[in-house]
Amino acid sequence: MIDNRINRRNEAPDNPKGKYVLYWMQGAQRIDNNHALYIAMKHANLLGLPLLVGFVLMPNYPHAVTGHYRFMLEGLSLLQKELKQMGINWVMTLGDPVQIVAKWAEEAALIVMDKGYTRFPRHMRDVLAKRLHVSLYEVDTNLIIPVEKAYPKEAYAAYAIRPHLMKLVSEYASTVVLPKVQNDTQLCFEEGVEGTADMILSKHLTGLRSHEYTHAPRGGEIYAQKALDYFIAEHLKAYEGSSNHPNKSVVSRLSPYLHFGQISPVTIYERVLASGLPCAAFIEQLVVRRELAYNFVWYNKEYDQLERVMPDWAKESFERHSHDERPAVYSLNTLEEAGTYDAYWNAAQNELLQKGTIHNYMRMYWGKKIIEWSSNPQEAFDNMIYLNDTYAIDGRDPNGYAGIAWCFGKHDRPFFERKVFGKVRYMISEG
DNA sequence: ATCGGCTCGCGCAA
DNA sequence: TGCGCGAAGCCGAT
Repeated sequence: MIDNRINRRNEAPDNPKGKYVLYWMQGAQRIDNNHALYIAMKHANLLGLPLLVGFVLMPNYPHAVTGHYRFMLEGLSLLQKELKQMGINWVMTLGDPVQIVAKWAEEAALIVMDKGYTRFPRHMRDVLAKRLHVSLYEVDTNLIIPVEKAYPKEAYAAYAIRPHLMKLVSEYASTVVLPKVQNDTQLCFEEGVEGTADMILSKHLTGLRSHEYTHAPRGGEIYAQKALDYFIAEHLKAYEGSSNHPNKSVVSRLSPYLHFGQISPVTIYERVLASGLPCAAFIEQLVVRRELAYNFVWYNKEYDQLERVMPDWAKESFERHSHDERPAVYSLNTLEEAGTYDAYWNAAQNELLQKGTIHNYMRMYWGKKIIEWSSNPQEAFDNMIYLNDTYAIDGRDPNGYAGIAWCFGKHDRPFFERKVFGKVRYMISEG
C-alpha cells in the first residue's frame, strides 16, 4: 500500500555520481509512520548510500508568527537528535526551498519529498519538479488515504466522500516499519542552522511578526504522542458522548501536531482503535472531516476565495439578504482584540490568541458570528481567514479553510430563511 | 423533551 | 428518473 502513496514527479534519471539520497522533509516533520522517510531509506539502502534529511526554514512563511515557528522548531530540534541517533544525516538551512533543494540536488542520487496540499507548499513542489534533473518522488504521508486515491474530484459534501473513505481506511492505515540504516556516513554542511527554538528565533528570524502564546502546547513528536495518550485515556469516552455539546467541550488537542506533521493520522487511527473504546464520532472527525478538508483544498485551488467557495444557493441567499440589518458591525481590530458584546465569542477568540487553538464546535460558532457582525460576507470571510491563519498554530491548514468555508454553506445544505444568513445555517450560543 | 418540516442538489438505484 | 439524505440549524406543535 505504500506504493500507492508515491507519485513520480519527473522523468529524470538517478544521478549515478550522487553522494547521498535526499529526503526533503517539509510537511511531515516526524519519524513515526512517515512513508516518505521509509521510501527514502529504502532507496538509500538499495544504492548503498547515506541518507540526508534536509529541512528548509523559510524566514517569511505567509502569515506565520513567532509562536508558530517556536512550536515547529521545538519539534525539529528533537527530530534532529533522533535522526542522528539512527545514523541519518540532518541539515536545516535558512532560505527559499526551491533554491536550497536545487543546491542539495546537485550531489543527490535521487530525491524524495513529502506532499504539500495548500497553495504555497504545493507550488514550491511543482516548481522543483520542473527544475530538477534528478529523479524526484513525492509521497502522500499526511493523510490516511492519499487525497487522489480517496476521491477523484471535489466532493460536494461529506456524504459523497464518506463511503469511499470508509471502504479504504483499513487498507491504508497500517504501520510503517522502517528498515535499518546500512550506510551511516556523516556528511558535512556548513550552512546548517542549529540550536534551540529561542536561539534560532533571535538569531535568524528577527523579521517575523511577534505573537507568542501564553498557553501553547509544546512542539515535538513525543509531545504529540503524549497528547494522544492523554486524549485516549481521559477524553475519548466523553468525545463519543458529547462532542457537539460546547459546555462539555472535549478536544483532542492534536491538530497543531497534525498540522506540522509531528504525528501521523495513521498512528492516531491505530491507537484509538486499539484502545477498544467506542470511537465512531472521533473516527468521523479524523477520517471523514479531515480528508474532506484536504479534498477541498486539493481540487479547489481557490479555497480561500469566497466566490469560489460558496455553493450557488448560498451565494444567492447572501445576496438577497445583503441589506439586512446587522446586530452589530465590528472592525477587524475589535474582533482581533476580543472586544464584542458576546462573552462566549470573546472567550473563543481569547483562547485562539492565548493557546493557538479553538474547539471545533466553537470555531463554527466563532465564524458564524463574524458573518453576522460584518457588513458583507466578503469582509467576514477575509477577516476569518486572516485571524485563523495568523493566530491558530494550525492556521494555513486545509481544516481551517474547510471550516471557514463551511460557515458560508460549503459542504452543507440549505436551511430555513433568516436574517443576514438567508438559507445558510445559523448557530446560536447554547448555555 | 421530542419530532417533523424547512430547502437544495448530489449519488445511486432503478 | 426518482428517491434518500445530509456537521453541530431554527421553528412550532405536541
